Amino acid sequence: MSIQRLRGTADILPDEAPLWRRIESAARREARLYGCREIRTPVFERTELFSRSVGETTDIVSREMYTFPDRGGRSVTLRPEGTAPVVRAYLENALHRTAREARLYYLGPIFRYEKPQAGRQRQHHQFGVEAFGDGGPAIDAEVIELLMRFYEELGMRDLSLLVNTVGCAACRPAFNGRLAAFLASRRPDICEDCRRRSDGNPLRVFDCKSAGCAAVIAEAPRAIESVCPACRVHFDGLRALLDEAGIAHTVRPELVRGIDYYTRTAFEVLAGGLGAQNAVGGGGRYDDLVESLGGPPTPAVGFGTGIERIVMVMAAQGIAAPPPDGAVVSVIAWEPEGIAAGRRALRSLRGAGIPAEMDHRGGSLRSQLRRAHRAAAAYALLVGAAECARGAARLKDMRTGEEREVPLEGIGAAMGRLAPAENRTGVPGGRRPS
RNA sequence: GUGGAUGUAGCUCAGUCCGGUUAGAGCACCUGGCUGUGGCCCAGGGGGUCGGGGGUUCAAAUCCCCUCAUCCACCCCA
Repeated sequence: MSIQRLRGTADILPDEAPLWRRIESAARREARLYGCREIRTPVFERTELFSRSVGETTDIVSREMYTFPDRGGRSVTLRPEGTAPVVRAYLENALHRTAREARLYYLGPIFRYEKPQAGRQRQHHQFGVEAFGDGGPAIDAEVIELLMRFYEELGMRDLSLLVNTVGCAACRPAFNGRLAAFLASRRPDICEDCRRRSDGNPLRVFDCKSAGCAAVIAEAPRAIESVCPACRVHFDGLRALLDEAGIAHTVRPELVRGIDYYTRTAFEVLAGGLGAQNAVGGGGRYDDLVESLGGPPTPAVGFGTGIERIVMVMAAQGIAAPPPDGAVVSVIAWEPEGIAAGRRALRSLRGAGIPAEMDHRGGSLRSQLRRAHRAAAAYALLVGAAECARGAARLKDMRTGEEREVPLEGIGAAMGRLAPAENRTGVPGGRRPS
């Protein structure tokens, strides 16, 4: 084997692409239903966009970014998350001036230099939504509802939604201080990782899985009990709205996200079948980010969800993938007299919007029919010398085996009338007739 | 970055512990049986740097060392 794909990357092969398209079109449909418009930002940005927004001390910025100097000496970074570029584009193109409230969605690759494992790659893909300009809990609930509906549309089951509040600029510093002080007092009882965390981002200790730390953490002050009255009202409001929408959720006070810009609402959706990386999606509110990137004070809330992890959950839950792409009609000519007529039929079919193929290498009728069968074509068009001489061919239904003679003239239009449902790329009745 | 497991045909894997004739199976692929008819069956065929490099040995897929990759877990996240 010569050149291989880069570590942590994956090829999405023709057999898998239909499922990806289904997921992507569900994403676009849901986003549209909720009033979101698509935005496409570059896959690379100036490095400082991410260091300033995501946070210098986060794992993402401190050790996971694909950062390199370009030929002009600028430091550029492959986007390690979707929100900061959208905020940048929102400001740079003055979208906040044309509409007070903007709802945007994106779909595309994300890059993080991590060690791959189940559900974790160096390039993965996310569907994300960002809603700007509304600081109230109703929009948080709506964004979460969009996400849960999207999963539901794909047939995903047994998901758990975890919600938390991480406070705001007014109350978080004080809480962080109290937590840090508490952790300092218990420093001998906590693990090395947590000591490190208590210096950088003390909230992270709530994530620790070590048994020793769990006992300490149980006594630690909780953000949810320490936030300011405004944050409390927002969080209670969100929970009531989720209840109203019939969206089951669990309050998880230890839920913390690894990106610094979140304020107030933080949420995550967990699923089984993913291995240790059990989050399919997550997000939250980021009321200070737009302003910190140079815009006017603008509250915002959004989520990102990983397409690869959705694919994994769907596979684990046995959710059927769409049929593979393939030709609907296989044109077969096995005698010299039929070859040119076969090619004309091929053009006629394609002109009528019917996916059609013909094996130009030829071969016996038997072998070409076998190929058509394996390619799961719905029909075979047999252009034999005898029929060809009277301007006709035999149309064979591959599922039933029935054959009838059809005129070659206008074959595309005739097939279009015969099987209008097959005018698209899908093949009716599933694939692989047996 | 740390730890564990695994690398043999396009795919899934046997063979490795106990070194020994041309390295196997199933599936997939190609051809024929059926000279103008797919699926099932039968027969035949193509395909391999045994991840790479080095070492030990008369002899290495097999033993030793190094290296790379993949998977899984920690960490972190989608």
